[in-house]
Amino acid sequence: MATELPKAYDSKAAQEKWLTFWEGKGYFHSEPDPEKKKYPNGPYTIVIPPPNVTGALHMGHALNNTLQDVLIRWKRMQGFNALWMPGTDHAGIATQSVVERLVLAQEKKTRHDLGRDELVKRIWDWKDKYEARILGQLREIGASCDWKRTRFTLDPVCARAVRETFFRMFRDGYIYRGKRLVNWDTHLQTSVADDETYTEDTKSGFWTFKYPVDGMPDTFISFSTTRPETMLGDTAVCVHPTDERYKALVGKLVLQPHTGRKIPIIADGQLADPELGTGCVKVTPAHDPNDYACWQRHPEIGIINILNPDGTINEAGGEYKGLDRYKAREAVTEKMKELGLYVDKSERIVPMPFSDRSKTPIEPFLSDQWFVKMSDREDGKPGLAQMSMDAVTSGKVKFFPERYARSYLDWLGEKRDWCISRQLWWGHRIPVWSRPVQDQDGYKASRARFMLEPEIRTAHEQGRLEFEYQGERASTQPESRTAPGRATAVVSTTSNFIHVCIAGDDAALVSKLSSLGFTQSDDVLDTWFSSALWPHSTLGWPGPALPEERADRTAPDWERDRYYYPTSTLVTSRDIITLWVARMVLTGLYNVGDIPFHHVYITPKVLDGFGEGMSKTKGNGVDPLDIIDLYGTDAMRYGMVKLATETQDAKLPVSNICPHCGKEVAVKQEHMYMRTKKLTCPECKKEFRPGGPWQTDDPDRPTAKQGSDRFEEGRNFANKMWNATRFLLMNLEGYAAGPVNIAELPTEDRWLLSRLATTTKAVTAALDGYKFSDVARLLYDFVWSEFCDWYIEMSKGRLKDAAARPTAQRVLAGVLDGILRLVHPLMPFVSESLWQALNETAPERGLPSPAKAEESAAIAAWPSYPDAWISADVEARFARMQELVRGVREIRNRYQVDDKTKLDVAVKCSAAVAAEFNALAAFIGPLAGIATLTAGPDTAKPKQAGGLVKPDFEAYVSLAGLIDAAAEMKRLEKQITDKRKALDGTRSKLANEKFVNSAPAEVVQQQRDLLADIEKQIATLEENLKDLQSA
RNA sequence: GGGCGUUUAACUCAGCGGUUAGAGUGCCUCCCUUACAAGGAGGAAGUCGGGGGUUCGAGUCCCUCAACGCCCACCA
Repeated sequence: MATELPKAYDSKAAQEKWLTFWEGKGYFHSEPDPEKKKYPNGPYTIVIPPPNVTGALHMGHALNNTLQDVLIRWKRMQGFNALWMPGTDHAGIATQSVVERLVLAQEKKTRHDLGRDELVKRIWDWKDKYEARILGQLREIGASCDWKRTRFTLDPVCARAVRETFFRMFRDGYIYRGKRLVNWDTHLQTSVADDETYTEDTKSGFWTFKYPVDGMPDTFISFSTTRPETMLGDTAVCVHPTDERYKALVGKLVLQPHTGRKIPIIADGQLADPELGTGCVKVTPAHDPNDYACWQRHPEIGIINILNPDGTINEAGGEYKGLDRYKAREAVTEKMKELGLYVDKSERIVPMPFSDRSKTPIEPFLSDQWFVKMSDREDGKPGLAQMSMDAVTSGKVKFFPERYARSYLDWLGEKRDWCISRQLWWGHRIPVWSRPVQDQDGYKASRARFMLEPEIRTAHEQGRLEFEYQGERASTQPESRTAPGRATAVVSTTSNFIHVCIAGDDAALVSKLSSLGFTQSDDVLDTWFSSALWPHSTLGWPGPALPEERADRTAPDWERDRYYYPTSTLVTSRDIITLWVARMVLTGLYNVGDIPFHHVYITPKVLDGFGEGMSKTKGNGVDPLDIIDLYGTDAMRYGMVKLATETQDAKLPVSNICPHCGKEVAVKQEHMYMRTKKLTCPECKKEFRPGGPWQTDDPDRPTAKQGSDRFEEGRNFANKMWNATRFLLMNLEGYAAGPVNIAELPTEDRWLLSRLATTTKAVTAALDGYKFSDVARLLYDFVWSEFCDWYIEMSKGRLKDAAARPTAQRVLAGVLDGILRLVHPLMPFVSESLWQALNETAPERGLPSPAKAEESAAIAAWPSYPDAWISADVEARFARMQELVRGVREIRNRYQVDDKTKLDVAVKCSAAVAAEFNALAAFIGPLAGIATLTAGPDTAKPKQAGGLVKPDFEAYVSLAGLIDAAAEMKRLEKQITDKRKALDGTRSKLANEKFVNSAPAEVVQQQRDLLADIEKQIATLEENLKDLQSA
């Protein structure tokens, strides 16, 4: 006799047990198999979107990684060589600022106090801790990653790929030095990222001035500004092209009085708004993002930087040089007053950007940065952006859902150059060494001298070293196109450099460069530069394996691991389609010459219960580990799969589980957003802190876990399968594996197998189309409604019948076997538990012929059943039987009948049931289990069992008084009215010639059948009503 | 400002041109029946956001209005 399972599924016990088991067996490790010896289907590869090492897993990760695991487990079962590459991302800004904040809070030190090396060391410590935590959490959700291949975007393998890519792009002229407006913190003298700034509404002056038009005495053009000092850097004034007031002035020059420069009046529809202010704006490209963009459209106007890094005016400001920008503001305004060019001043509230860290106002500041050129090439061939677009428009890379291809194409279509340098310390340092051009005769002489160095020349000849000089190499920089004559000088303190890039790590070359006065850039690369390489860098590109790779890892080796490239599917969220997906395609095509993945599946977004996105700053996150703890990992995964629908983002309302008494306390919106730090349980009146992503514990009160009933379905489903298996194991005594002949099976078996085959097909198709929610629904319906509610119930009688028992056992075991396979990708723990239990008692099972089951569900073959099993006829007949049984049950329930005679009367009075009953009378016989289905609560008592199967219709009418005749008549009348409505609708449809002519034949036939059906139903209802009335 | 999406039962969501619109949860009634009370059986509950249109036929397609959400740009 089989070991008996406990009564309920214990998710916690299963989780650790099977994780250890799977890992011990090495199921998740993949080795290339180019000869297709072991895996004729070839590889199926997913690279994980590497989570940041900044913190813990959140609900988005849970969703994203569950779906990846579903795919990878499914493909593994389908016989693909499945590889899921795990890893983490160093996430430059995010990680550095987290650690900086920590250091500041704990030691009151800034990064400058620590110094670069020390700060970087602290961040590595942080990374080691949080990487371990995140990977541990991933493992806990059941992620079947090939952990031996775990990578980090800063590890040597990835660093090598970064260096190689940078070098190649530099060599090929795709990487260039250019200028960009950054958020400048004049206090800390550093640039800050957009998300390290905040805007505050600030009271500010709003001045209006006028410039005299050159050559037209008494003609002025007036404009308004909140920053008068930037007039020193004006290079144009701008009006709207359709503005009649200024049309005649466009193309004329005006005098910039402080500097004496003459600047043009230009027309630009994007910058000037004729409705606003005077309709005319001053243009200061170096100190305003909009003006900067305008300059890019009109490069001939020139660009002038007037600020020093400390916020004082530089030499471009002439007599104002050295003044603080706010002092300069007053002085500049004063001068305009003196000249009679001041019009007026008002007060205005303007949003002003501030630096998070110094709390001082941000200055847009022109600085030198490195860029990747995205535009088309001068030789007419597609550039990087175009190549990446072509990969999608040609269909080589497909998006699911399709509409997201549009975001991708729109964004790449702008072909905006990619700024890849960041003024940070945490990241891949830019592999460029620079030195100012020292010689009077400029770059050419400088280069000639440089090339006289033997090491340098040799390295260059061998293609290990490349250098560039501003302006000589191909550049899209507008300044190189500045129109002669008109031009204001380009003022930059850093223009005249020789920049040298070397391939790979070459200590000798570096030291040579150093001796020649070259220093390496302080900047690091944009995080996305290294994550862009993720699909090929993690596979060891450009190869071969690095010697320093630890022995206990599988050292990635491009020669060998190229096998996995292109990867199969990328699963990610829509907000990084541009930042990440587009750039992976780009670098994949550029480095490898092939797309990085065939499919991109974009996941829905998990919203809070109030429809807003979850974020750390809002404090409305939900911890997946809370969910796992309360409902189990299988339930969490099922819930995630269920909400992964095609179009919808999903709201996830949560409640706080009181840590004292377990009462569920509803969450109000204000409880999130970190406003409410304390709640009182309405049940036990004790205090607790609401759940959420709190950084630390509150010593005074425990933190609630967050629950959500959206996970109950999955938990209950796991338990249902657990108990179905438990039932089977209790009834397997005498089980003998053997083939079944479908043609000889009773109706319910044929129905079940038809449903199993249909479901299997549908599930496989849904997975193929990334319709995850459908997968969950199909399985739930089949397992719960069809297998448990109907088939198992009907099998109970047969299991007691010695003749029918062996077949029933085989079908039960065979179908359960299929169910466990189908469910495994979604709910690996419960399915593995049951698989193992079943293996003990029925190791040989399967339909139509048994075979020895695999040792683990994780490597069991994905099922597929013959189409011939699918029988519309059997399914239709069974469906009518179900209707009948439901009808009987309804009567039984409605009248609470436990007496056969009374019940039979009630049945007669329920028209639908009576009609079905007659129609099915001939069919009921062979359904061995029907008695169980229609019996009441006391089935166990033999005298009642089966009492309803063959009703004696003649006896009813006279007994009608036993039921509530008035209520029943009312009900019947309502039913008749409803049916007549339906009848009218159908009739008018069929009377309509256009319908009959233009609708598909089967639809018309459907309507005819329906009409006949309704007519019959009405007739029966009316007859019953009459019977009832006369009784 | 541009783009995308959503609006169907009390809640969370399916349904995307053709029977009398579904599920889970919640609610009501009955039942601790030897797989499962994390369960079984049944029931009540919806003018499918408003308004137009296309069609023989519209939650389903088109237009429009409204509300909500997301992404991007921007706020002299």
